[in-house]
Parts: sequence; structure tokens; C-alpha cells
Amino acid sequence: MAKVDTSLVAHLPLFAGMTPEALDEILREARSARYPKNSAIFEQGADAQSFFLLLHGHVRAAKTTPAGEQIVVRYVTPGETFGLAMAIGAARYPATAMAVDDSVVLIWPTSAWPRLVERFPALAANTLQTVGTRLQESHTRILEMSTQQVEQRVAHALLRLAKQSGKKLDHGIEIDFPISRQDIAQMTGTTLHTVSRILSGWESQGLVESGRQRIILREPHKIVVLAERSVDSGTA
Amino acid sequence: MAKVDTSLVAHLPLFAGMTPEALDEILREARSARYPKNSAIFEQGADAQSFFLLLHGHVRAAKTTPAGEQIVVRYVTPGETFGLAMAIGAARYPATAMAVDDSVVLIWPTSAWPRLVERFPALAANTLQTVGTRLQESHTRILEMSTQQVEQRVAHALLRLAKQSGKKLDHGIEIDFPISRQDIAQMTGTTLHTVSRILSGWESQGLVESGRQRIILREPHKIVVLAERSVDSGTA
DNA sequence: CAGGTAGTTTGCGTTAGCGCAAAACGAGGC
DNA sequence: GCCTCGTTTTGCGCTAACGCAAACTACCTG
Repeated sequence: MAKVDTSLVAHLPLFAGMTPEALDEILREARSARYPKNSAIFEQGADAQSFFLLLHGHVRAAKTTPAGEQIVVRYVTPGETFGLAMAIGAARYPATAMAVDDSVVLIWPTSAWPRLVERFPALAANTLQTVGTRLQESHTRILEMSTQQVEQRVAHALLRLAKQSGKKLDHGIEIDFPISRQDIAQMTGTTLHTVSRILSGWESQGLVESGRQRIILREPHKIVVLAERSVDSGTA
Repeated sequence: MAKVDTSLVAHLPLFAGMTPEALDEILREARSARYPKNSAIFEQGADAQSFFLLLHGHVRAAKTTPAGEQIVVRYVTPGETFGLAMAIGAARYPATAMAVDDSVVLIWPTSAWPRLVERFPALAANTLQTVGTRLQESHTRILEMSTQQVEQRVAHALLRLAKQSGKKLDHGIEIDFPISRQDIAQMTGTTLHTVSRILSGWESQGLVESGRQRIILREPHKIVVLAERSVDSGTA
């Protein structure tokens, strides 16, 4: 197995409350791998043979309908785990994971999970914590889809991306991985056309600056206002 | 503490892989309580002092926006846990739980959780499993909301309710707890008006029979067809 | 049994956002 | 430097679903 530097990952929530020795033992079971931009890490429906921890880069998890429509479940940022099918007792991946940037991951064989959990119960507790948080976020997303208009949802989505993976600029925040209108549409439950129109509108108001797979929030605060304003208070 | 019969709950996924002694010890920490129909069990935003296991009845978990709009997160059926805020490290309940029928629950103080998990690691693993499954379901719901029309979403919702809490009748399946048009609207991201129109339509086709807070699926199979048909195949 | 309350139905006008289509744009490959 | 392909923009017509309003109905209460 490839040796991984413990100091890089020791602070992650996944390993909270663990001794250096335990951490070392867990890492010994992992190997690391590099996935180039736009390569698939695993496909929805495939045998869940591994689970992953992202070290560098960005990964998009997306779910596809039988008819071929997609939604983006989430963007994985460094330090987060993904592909935890086994934790929920699933034999197959429920989504497809794709590197949107050159990415480096740690990989554990799924078969190692039961043993690791038995030996290090904190692992299950920590994973429960993160999965629980994701469930929360998922409910929030459903709430937004049910109650907000598309423009507000797009505003929220961009703010979240900026918070998660924003690079601070002199004036504004840039989302630091390639993301298309289509991607944002799939995060907010709309079409790329509508997203394009919304961003065009914002651009002409100076709220954002954007181009091919690239978005900079120039006036984050004003976007917060857009995100929070209730439907009918527009002309108030 | 009230004594609870272990045989009633021993088979639940939450207690999978546990010895009778362990189960007994866990149950000793719980008390049971009865909530009458339409009473609140806990409110969104309140201190998460307890977590719950439903023994009898039905509980609706709903999330409210600052503006007062609600969505139904899920209906809890007997044998399921709810109010697991502590598992995700939240100090407050992220939703409101209400008994929709006279209900009986087991209640543990949140403060007992860390101790229980330490003593019985399987508890965390089992909870991870159920929370993971709920996350899956939540993603499926987002996918449906993004890609399907209202009628299909309502069909799916009813089929799920029927599967979860359906009472088999001579001819059809009855959802065996009180549920309003409004509730279904809040499960599917639409309005009670639209749900009412859809059910009226189905009723006139003989697919369902419904009344005040009561729905019977008379032709489950035909509803499955409705749920699965893709958007444009209507006139095919 | 009368009255009130909560849930349901239905009609009608409106519209946010979709779907299609076509053009413009920009980045990478040869 | 040119060509090609994927992304983005924009126009236009359409419709699913909403929002409002009013009537209706079943159940519960006093």
C-alpha cells in the first residue's frame, strides 16, 4: 500500500478523536490515485468496491434517471468522503462520480469497512455525523425547490459554491473549478437556458462576471439579498 | 424508568446484531410516552433534548421556512427512529414532529447517546445505515422534483405511502392514517389545489377513492403506470 | 340539531419557466 | 492560424401549474 502522510488528513472530521496510531493504521489500508479532469471515478449502478476521500481537486456526484436526465447531487471538496455506498448497506453506487478538475483521492476497499469500524468505532460515529449533515442539507434543498423561485435557488446555489470552494479575489469571489450553466441547472432543478438568462441579467447589473465554465461573484452581498427576498417583495 | 418489552423491538434494524442483554440495557434508559392525535412531539428549532423510536401510530416530520411555508420531510412509521438531531451534531431539531394519529413512542435523553454509542458501537453503525438510506431517498426525491411533472410525483408519493403504511382492502389499498391534500402537496412540492384536481381526475377514472383525509388506491397498478410514464408519452 | 370549522372542489385568469431553434462565442486540436 | 466542437446567449411561443376566489361538504361541538 502507498504510504500517505498522516499530517495532511489528521484534522479531518472523519478522523476526529483518533490517535495517531489509529490514523496510521487506517491509512495503511488505503491507496491513493489521481484522476484527470473529466474522468469518471465510478459509475452509478456499478459494484461499490471502494470508498473515497478527496485530497485535491473537485468531484461532481450526479444521479441519472432511467430516461437519462441528470441532477448534481453535490460537489465534493477536498477533505470530504464520497462513494460511501457501503455505509448505507448498498451494494452499488447510487450516483456517478466524476473529477471536474485533476483530482487526487485516497481509496479504501469497501471490504475493509466492517473491520475498520469494528476496530475504530469513532469512524462510524464520525461518518454518521457527516451523513447526517448531508441529509440536513438535502432537506434544505427540497425545501428550497418547493418554496422558492428559480432565481432565488440559483442565488443560493452560487453562494453555497462560493462558500465551499470560493477563491477570494480583490473584488469578489471566484468559484475555483469549472462549472457550466448546465451544472447549475442540474443543481437547482431548472434548465441551462433559464440559468443562462438569469446570469446574463445579473451580469448586466454588475452582480457577477462569468464566462465559459467560470463564474465570479462581484457583489456577493447583493446576491445574498436576492437569495433571501421573498417572492412578492420585489416591487415593495 | 418504565420497563419496555424487549421482544417488541428486538427485530428492528436499529438493534440488529445486539445481544438481548445489550438491548435490555439500552431500553432501560428509555421511557415511553403517548401522544394524542395532532399533538406536537417537538418543534423545529427547539433544544434537542430527546430522540425517539415510534412504537405505534404515525408521525409527520415537517420543515418550515422563515416565511411559514412547510414541507413534509417524511412520515414516520412504527419501528423507525426520529428526532436524531444529536447524531448529526445538531443542538436543535431541524424539523417539527407531530403525531397524526394517537402514537406511542420510546424516548431517550439525548445526553445518553454518547454513552450508549461507546458501549454499543453497533448502535452507531445501525443508525448510520438508516440515515444513509434516508439520504438516498432524499436524493431520489430531489431527482423526481427536478425531472417529473406534478402528476407523476403525486403518483409516486401515494405509492410510497401505500407501500409504507398501506392497509390491504378487498379491492385496493388504503393509506391507514389521516392525510390531507395539503400534506400531499407538501410532499411533492406543489399546491393543495393542484393535488385536489389530480385526485379528482383519478377518482373519475376509478383509480382512487378519496375523501376527507382519506385515500384508497383502487387501481395501484394503473397508478404505477402513471408514475413511470415519461413526460411526452402521453398520447403515444 | 344548528352552527362553526377545517378540508375539499372547481372555475378562471395569469405567468414563470420550459422547449425549440438558431446564432454567437470561445477554447483546444491539428 | 484555421477548423471544429462544446458552451453560451437570445428570441419566441406555449403550457403546466399557480394564485385567487368562491362554493361546497363532512365532521365536530355545544
